[in-house]
Amino acid sequence: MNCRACSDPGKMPVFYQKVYAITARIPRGKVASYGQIASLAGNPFAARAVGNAMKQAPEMLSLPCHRVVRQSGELTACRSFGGAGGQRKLLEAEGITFRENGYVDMKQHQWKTEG
DNA sequence: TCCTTGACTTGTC
DNA sequence: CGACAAGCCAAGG
Repeated sequence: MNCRACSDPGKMPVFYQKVYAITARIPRGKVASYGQIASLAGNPFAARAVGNAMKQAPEMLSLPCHRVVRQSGELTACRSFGGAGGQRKLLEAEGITFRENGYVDMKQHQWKTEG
């Protein structure tokens, strides 16, 4: 663990700062996919880079990374939220509903920037 | 500069 | 639905 941001977020790469800014823009009760964020960042195909940005996202920014899910609605590697299922509880607390398969209902909670 | 890594996405079997 | 492969991008060594 050597996140440069652990010392100063201003030292983070440009792309990362965008991802953080966008992720922070995710309204409560909504979820955004990596592709969504990547697109807002300027690269709709940089979903992987977005994931990396989230991974390095310093907790000091309190980024709602738990609102970031896959395009399919499946949660991320929530191993960072205090154990598998922790992310789901957080989202449920936000008012987000889940399908019986455990996926987020993107049709209802997918963050739409057009609105 | 090149290669590797990764919390992604889509298409095919 | 599950598993595999190909393609996209940025950061780090």
